[in-house]
Amino acid sequence: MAERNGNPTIKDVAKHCGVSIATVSAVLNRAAWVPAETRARIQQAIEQIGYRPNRLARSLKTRQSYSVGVIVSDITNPFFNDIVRNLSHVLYQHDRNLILCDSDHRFDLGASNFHMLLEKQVDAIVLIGDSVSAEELGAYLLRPQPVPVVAIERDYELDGVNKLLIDSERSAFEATQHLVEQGYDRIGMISGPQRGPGSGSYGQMQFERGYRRALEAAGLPYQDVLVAEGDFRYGGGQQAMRRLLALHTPPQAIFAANDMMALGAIQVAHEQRLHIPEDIAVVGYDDIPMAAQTLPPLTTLAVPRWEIAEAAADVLLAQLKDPSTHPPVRRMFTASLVVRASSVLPQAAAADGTPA
Amino acid sequence: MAERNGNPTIKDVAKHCGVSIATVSAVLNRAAWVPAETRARIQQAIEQIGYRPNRLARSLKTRQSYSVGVIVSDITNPFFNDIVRNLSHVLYQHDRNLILCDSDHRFDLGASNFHMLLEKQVDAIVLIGDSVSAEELGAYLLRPQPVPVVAIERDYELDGVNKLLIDSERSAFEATQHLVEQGYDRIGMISGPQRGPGSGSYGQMQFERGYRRALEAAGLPYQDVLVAEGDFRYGGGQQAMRRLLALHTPPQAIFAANDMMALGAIQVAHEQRLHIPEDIAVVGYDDIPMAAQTLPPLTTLAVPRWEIAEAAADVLLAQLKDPSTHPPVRRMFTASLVVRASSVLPQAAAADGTPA
DNA sequence: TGGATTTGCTGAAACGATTAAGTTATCTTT
DNA sequence: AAAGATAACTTAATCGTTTCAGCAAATCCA
Repeated sequence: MAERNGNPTIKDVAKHCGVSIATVSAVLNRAAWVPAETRARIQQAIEQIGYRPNRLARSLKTRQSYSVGVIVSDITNPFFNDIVRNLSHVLYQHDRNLILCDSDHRFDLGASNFHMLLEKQVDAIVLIGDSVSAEELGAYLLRPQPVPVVAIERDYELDGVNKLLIDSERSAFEATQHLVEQGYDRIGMISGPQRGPGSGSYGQMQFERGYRRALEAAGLPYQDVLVAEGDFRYGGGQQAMRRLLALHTPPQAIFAANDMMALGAIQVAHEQRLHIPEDIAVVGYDDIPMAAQTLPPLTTLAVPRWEIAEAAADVLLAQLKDPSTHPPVRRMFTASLVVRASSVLPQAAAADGTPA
Repeated sequence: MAERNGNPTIKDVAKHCGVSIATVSAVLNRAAWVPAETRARIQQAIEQIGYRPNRLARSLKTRQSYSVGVIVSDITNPFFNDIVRNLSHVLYQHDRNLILCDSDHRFDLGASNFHMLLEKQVDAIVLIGDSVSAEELGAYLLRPQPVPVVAIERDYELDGVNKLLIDSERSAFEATQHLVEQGYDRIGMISGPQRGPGSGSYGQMQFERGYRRALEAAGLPYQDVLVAEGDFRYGGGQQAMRRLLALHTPPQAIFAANDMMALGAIQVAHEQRLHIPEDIAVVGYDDIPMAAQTLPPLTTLAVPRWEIAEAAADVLLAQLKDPSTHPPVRRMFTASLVVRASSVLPQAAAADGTPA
């Protein structure tokens, strides 16, 4: 009666109801022609037998795997794993799964993952961070019918790939401008890594450009020594801060390229008995949950992560449905400044806070 | 000549070489009987056409999908995403992929993901944290031939599921004992959530048990008021710490159930002008990267995350190969105490540090 | 009443691989 | 030289679905 070996199949259901497998399939796919009575009978048999369709077989036939490949250069990065999380939720709502690969910042691994995903017939690919080299991706896109690809936080110079970027230049500009407005005129920056893993990620040069532009706009000089290289981690932020504070005339304000480094910088400031923001102001970037609760609370830029994940899913699904009418997009998202105590002098805050 | 529609298939390769698809398949699967000359000819055709096998089709036939389903209650949790990362690397080494679902602490989502994964014919399932209810999992395991399941950080009372646990009782015992040895006798604890999401995760009761046992062993009384409930986040640690410090006679030392809360607690201590560890000592749990670099560096317990991920993969692969000879395991991992400055009084450290 | 249409269903060919069971041609062995 | 073994393939079934073309019976229309 039942299956001899593995799970029950559509055949078992069909036999059990005395219909053909085509009819069962019609019920599964909600074909209109099946009368309610038959439909109910088959549904019941499905329940009873505990039948679940084999999606592999379905995918083979329909040429849609209903899974999306995701390659992320480091899932441990809070920004990236939040994106992955959001992405997984959005995709879930569209009955799709996410096959996750962590490329560990290595292009060889990334390339290998990329092809593995294609062999698994993913419907689309999402690249987060610096996971796949431009050459590899470029070569793939030359193929007759590549799957939709969206890159997050990486500005490939390739047509045919969707890019979702955060306007880091603008972010850096706003952060710096905010510090200028607060009256600081010696403003330093803790950047991300300038070369090696992570440096290919979109933000780096943009950050510096925005920072420079804001200084220029304020008539302040750009000074090389005020830019210290970090590694996006807490420890890197500390080291960079130590270098900056050791300068002959250290900066009075710091813009860090992410919150983790900003927190490291704050810790070093505390260590050296400096008060924030009186002695030195700090602005971060990311708005991680901790940022609101540190001492002092951290001024930072909030990135619209949910929107980015949603946009990624939207673009992919649209292109899957009809590639011809949905050309690749390049969308820029803007982070919004969240002003907290780490960059606003108490008296200034009071002056701003009370209506004139 | 080439494909008319999608990707080239094994048929295209066969036609191109004037052999049957069986021969091409034999080359792909490294069958011994194919002579070197033929093999080379076919390999070359594969290169030239750019053929890549369709793993979906392969899986359908071989009944091995070469993917492992992972459901995690919150990928944003640093402990969990590190496990996922490690798992993805171990699986990669065995030519397997990871289909990731984030259940967002919701059992309904978890259940839905669970079945979706099964329909996708995953070879095995990894459950991380509190992602799938015991009922759901139990019901599945009654089926004729369930896939191997390993649960990380969740002690299901079910045979047939592999459990990888961290000996939280022992960890809490060691942490508390360590504080006792440092001379503190009023030791408080910041626990995880006692009910609701997260409370089903293995550690909770165990933590308290270990804490209690260590107090007993030292002849110290257990006091309800010294245990404050947190939520595993920085902010929760701060709140718990504020409650503890507001006590009539506050604790002199704190064990927090994770590092994030410990850092929150430290911040509150600083805010109240308390010195660590002179006024109050703090021990965390997790050994996140930041812990080594905070002010002061945080004493904590390091969890063998890589080992756990490796064990998960090992168990799964072994059971896939031969289920009969590999009964479900329940393995306990132990965290190791990493002593840093947040719990050791300077003079004590000096006394310990200099040889007698 | 008789042809056209609709309703409800079935048969069989895909999808792209693997694989057991055949089929030659060539090489040993006696 | 006949029988058997081996090497180098091919044929065709199969995995579990979807889907299209077909088909009988019922219903409709004039």
